[in-house]
Amino acid sequence: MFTELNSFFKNICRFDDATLEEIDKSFEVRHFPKKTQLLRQGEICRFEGFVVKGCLKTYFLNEAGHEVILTFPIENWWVSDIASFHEQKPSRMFIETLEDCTLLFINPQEKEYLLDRFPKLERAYRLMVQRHLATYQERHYQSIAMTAEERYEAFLERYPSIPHRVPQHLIASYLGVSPEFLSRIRSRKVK
Amino acid sequence: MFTELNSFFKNICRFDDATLEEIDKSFEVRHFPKKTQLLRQGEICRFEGFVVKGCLKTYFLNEAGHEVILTFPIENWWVSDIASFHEQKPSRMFIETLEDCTLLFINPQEKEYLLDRFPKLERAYRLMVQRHLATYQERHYQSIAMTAEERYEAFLERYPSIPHRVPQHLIASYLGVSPEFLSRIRSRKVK
DNA sequence: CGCGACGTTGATTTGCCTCAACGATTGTGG
DNA sequence: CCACAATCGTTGAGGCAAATCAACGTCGCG
Repeated sequence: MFTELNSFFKNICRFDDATLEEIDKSFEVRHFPKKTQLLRQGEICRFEGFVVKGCLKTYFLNEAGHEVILTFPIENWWVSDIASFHEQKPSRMFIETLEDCTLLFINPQEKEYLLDRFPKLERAYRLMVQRHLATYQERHYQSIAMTAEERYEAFLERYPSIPHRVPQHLIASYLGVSPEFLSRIRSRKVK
Repeated sequence: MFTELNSFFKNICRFDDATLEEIDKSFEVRHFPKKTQLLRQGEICRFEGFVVKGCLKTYFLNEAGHEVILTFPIENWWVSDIASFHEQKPSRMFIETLEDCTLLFINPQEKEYLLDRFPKLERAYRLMVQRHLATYQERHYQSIAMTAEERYEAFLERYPSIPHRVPQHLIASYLGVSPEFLSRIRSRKVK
């Protein structure tokens, strides 16, 4: 029984326990050691993963070959390239574990089957996508309306646990600044 | 009969004509003159609008009181604050017409009713949200990985019709640069 | 006509990047 | 268990992209 995943669906759709158990059957528990690549640019994303334990990064490579971090999925978040997964087209994204991870994987066929069998699930997935959307909207606003220093403050407030788990230069990439500059921001703050 | 809206649903769900007509009944045709505010910061968004005709802007205000443009919804796009609409919580967003507009509005209760009656519609809406998500993801990447000039080129390519319809300083705001700087980019290009 | 909205141009400033050098810490093979 | 490499964070110097401030020309419109 996948307690955390059940909670996710239960909160949204009020399924009974028997249904939740049925849903569980479409997911597969997968363990990945740190630094495993789950998706590479050019591949088609064949999973949606629910993070039971661990921390990952999703990122693009820019022309200079540098990582541009999009998200740090952690416990109780979903990780996938949603567009690639649904349209079965090549992804531009990389997904990689930063820690040893336990994920619940579902593949496109199983998801199709689930949605067919439990149409109410569409709602849960729509909400999942909506949350991702709200996240990106907020970050877009921040990237235009706030300085790097303010974005860093906002990040600390919203994801207090991540700075302890993730190297600083990856956080710099997430914030859209150079590692050197994030270091300077932090040293200014100490005063 | 709302031809464009029907196409949107039909492409995704293959409804028959009788069903499409049923769906139409939940939408209301609304006309708005230019410069009408449909949503203000602090209000709860009570509509999802399908743009039949016209052009709008969605934006935030930053601390300095300047507009930060998020999108320019035009024909065959949806306009709403999705998060505010679904969770019935106050929005941080403004929505305003830039031209005289014809929209098809649906309110939360009607949408609830529709989804209850035609669960397959959940899929259409999920896809709508996914498209918005993909858009924001792309813009986020652009804002970090590309210069203002490259973003402007990408904008022209993707939305060739908008520059003719929208004042230049709003496009600057959309791109995240000052009006002066967009002017300089354009003058450099002429050479 | 006169006003406001809009776009352009110049001068100056600033936020952030790049390059480079240097400690500190962690990891790994011998 | 040590030696050495790799990874990571910090600091300094210099440079560039883009913001800000200010002035001015143009157009549409009441």
